[in-house]
Amino acid sequence: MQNSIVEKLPRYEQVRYDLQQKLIAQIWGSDESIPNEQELADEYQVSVGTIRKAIDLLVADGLLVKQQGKGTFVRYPDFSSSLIRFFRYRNSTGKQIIPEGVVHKVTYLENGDERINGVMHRLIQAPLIYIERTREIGQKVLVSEKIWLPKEHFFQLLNIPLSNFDNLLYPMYRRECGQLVVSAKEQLSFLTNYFDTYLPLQQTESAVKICRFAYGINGELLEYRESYGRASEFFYETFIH
Amino acid sequence: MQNSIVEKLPRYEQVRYDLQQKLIAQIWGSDESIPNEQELADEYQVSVGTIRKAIDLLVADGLLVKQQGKGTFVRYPDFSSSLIRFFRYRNSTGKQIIPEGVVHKVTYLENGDERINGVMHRLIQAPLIYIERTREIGQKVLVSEKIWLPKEHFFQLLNIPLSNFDNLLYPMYRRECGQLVVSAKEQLSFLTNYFDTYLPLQQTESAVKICRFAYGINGELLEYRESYGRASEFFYETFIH
DNA sequence: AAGTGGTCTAGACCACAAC
DNA sequence: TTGTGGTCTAGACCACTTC
Repeated sequence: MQNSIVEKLPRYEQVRYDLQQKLIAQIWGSDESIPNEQELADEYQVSVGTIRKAIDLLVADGLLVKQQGKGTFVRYPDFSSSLIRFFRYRNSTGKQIIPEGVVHKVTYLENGDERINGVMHRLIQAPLIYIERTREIGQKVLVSEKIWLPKEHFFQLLNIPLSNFDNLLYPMYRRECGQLVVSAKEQLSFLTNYFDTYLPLQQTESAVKICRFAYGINGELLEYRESYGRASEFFYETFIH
Repeated sequence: MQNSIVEKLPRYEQVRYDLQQKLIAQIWGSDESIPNEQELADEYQVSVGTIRKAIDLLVADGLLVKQQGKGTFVRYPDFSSSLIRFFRYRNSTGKQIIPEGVVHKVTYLENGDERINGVMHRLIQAPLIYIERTREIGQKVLVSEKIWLPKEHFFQLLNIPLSNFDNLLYPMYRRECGQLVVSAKEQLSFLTNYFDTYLPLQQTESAVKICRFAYGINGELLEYRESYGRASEFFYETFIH
């Protein structure tokens, strides 16, 4: 709270910021209730209304959920609206299947990558970690992913054996590296003549390319990811407003 | 306010609903200031805080904007995030060009259309208005659109000559039919072998199909629209969270 | 100086959940 | 019954805009 950065901000923004820091530091576990509004009001020496406003902001951010009569709970974002979840796959009974994430390669690019550091707005030679990953159903590759991470935030991943990588990466980022992804930008385009080691396409087959920029709680870019899949298998739904 | 539908709702929801109705009825013009918070509090016989909460909801909905020191203003949604605005077209200098909407046909389907009434969850034979429209740059067709509207809400359009249709349809819906579109759902998929009278594609060319369901302020379905464009010209960007 | 929205308080009472 | 968040009030003072 005594941070000079936040000194001129409204009290509810200061409270919000402090609660946010505690959420990153995992003071409270997932799906665990945080202190009630009166306790927080006493702790921060503000009125309950001010606490409510701070909490409402974090709820709007998807970091907290409120349940009347029970309490306010931690809820880390799940990216359920991510485009890459929209590749349609169903089993023989018509049910949607959730693909398995498989990490094939994790390497350290000491001198970075010019193109990638460019799109990430970093210094050309800034070191990167590079990951190749697929999403599969059975043995069939649904999506091929190339992932680049700033080495300074994710060096811990280099010591983890491939077989120990989780199905989902974002919870791993948080657990192993203390990096919490809370928002992202995704760009979708359509490619012809795409070749990928992991994703065999017919000569005439088209691909969907999704570029994702994933951001941390303070808006810093944590990850750049390119995902490729079959255009014919893609179906995307979005809500405007 | 004395509407039975809203009797059990919180005061701020009742106020919100009433203000919403006034916005639809165009009590205040676009970009005109609505009464200040104290005046509204007096009018509705609630405290200023309750008025603020109602207004904040309408701001979150994109129907109002607040400006400190000036007032609160009407701001009808503009659908700037619509997928179909993401067909990439640039002129020779690299600037993005805004396509022109051209209405080619407006017809009355007295007995509806089985497939369309199905996806719109209406009775199979419910009457529809059908519109064919393109979005063009110069003489080049960028997007071909098929639009279906419930006849009961849009019959006024049948009396308007094609040449009098505006570049944008939603402001027309509001002006001519009193129907305000505030939200939408869009579904994107890729097609091969698509044929369209207005959009000539090469034999091997792929198309993007966007199905839009547009909703009114009370959540009722006002429009179903299918838009088709060239896959190679499509670029979509979205923000998650 | 006057008017607007922005922040903040210190309470009251209600509705829901758990024991 | 107790504790939680949900609603609502009636003010105070601040910050920005306009005149």
